[in-house]
Amino acid sequence: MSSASASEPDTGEILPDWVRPIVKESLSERAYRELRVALMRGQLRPDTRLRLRPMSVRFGISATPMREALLRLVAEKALALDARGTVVVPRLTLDQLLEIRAIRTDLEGRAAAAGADRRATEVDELEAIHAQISQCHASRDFARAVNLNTEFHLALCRLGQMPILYEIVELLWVRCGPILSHLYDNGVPDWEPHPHRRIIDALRRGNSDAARDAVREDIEHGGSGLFAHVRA
Amino acid sequence: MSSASASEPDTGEILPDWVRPIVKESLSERAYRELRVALMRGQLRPDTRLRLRPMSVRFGISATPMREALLRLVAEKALALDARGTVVVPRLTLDQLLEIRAIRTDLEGRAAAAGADRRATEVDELEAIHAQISQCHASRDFARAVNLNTEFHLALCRLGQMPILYEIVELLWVRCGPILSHLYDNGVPDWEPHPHRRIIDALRRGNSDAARDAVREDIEHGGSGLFAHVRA
DNA sequence: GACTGTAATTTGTTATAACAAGCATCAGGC
DNA sequence: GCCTGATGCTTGTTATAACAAATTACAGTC
Repeated sequence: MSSASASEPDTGEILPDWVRPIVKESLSERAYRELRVALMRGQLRPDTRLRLRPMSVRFGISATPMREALLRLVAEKALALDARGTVVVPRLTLDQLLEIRAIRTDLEGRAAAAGADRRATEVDELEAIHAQISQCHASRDFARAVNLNTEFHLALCRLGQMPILYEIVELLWVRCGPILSHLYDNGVPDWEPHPHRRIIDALRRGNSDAARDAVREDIEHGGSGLFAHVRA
Repeated sequence: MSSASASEPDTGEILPDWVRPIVKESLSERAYRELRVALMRGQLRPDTRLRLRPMSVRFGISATPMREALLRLVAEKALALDARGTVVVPRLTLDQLLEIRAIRTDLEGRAAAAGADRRATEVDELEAIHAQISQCHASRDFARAVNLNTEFHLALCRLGQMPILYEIVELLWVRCGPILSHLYDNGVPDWEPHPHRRIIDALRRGNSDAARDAVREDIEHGGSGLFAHVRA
């Protein structure tokens, strides 16, 4: 047909850059993605129930793709099912929060170590994010600081060039999303130097062990404000 | 009502053991579970396409729950979607296999360390599994040895009492399922003592560092037979 | 024979309806 | 007042059909 086929077209001619595969995003995909960022941004409170039909009218789609989007997030443990089968925003338990921190220590630590021999320009992105975080702390804009902190850790993980690890860590952050807004409830710990800085410096020196240790310290000593919002 | 309610019934009477919550397993859940164990047991070869309607007739259910089961496994990355949107058994790349091993080193290592102060009876289960593995090696029953090896590692992870970590590790094993049957293609490495034994001994001594190291060695030096069946 | 255009089949996607189970509301009786 | 029972509504689950896109099969043409 006239449309560009994926497998080698007729001519050996090189295609212009603007010829790229059409991305067809299904309705369920769109709902899924929207809900996911809402979760990560802390816009859905724990114990909120996401009933199927009300949700589908809110998204302007039918029940089938809506159910698909919700169940996908349930499969990722970003959402949960209550006894009735209704989708609900889960409330982390203390044990779960501690476990997530332990796993993050291992995985983010490994990603940082793996990213220690990266080009300087890639570390610049981290530097820029941390600069914005400091700025937010100064101006007391904690809501934005929370999201930037998340972005810092995820960008750090991307540096490790380990897609599977990244995906796991991202899921852990999504699971913490609903309580992340309380990250700085206990105030901002005024450690000197900030662990983020120690991470960045270690990366620039190419010292993978130091990077791993700095990540561990950042995870272990931060986030104390979250403990007030977990169960048991 | 007449049915046993979950929250404390009228009387303070202790309920007999045989009174247990009714488990209503949906059709999609059943299909999901069946496909999952088939995957973990290596009964689905990479690149196999699982088309929606043929699958649903094979399971004797309609398209909706079938699609739900398939997409749930896709969400867990145990299955994948090709360009057309057809569900397909993924073929691991070399990078993915290496990454999975690295992640398993961290997580299974942590689980082993956390399980080092467990009751002796729980370690006995590991001992029993490993005994069966040795037996299978002796009798050249490699197909069973593969499944037992998987069970050994998962049982070890359960010892750590970290549900989130366990679930992540289990997913990694499911992803390797389709090529796991080739675990011993290069023969059984006749190391002495077997890393499993070192793991068990370390657990019995309550030495978490030794347990972690033994796990690392088991993961790093085992599974060389898999590399022949990954891409790139 | 190789290529091309068309028809038929199969594919994933979405909407809709039927179903059963659960919950809430409210009237009625003690 | 409090409990009981019925009714109606809302919930998740499943089946089915309509749709569009893509692939396949096949015949016609050069």
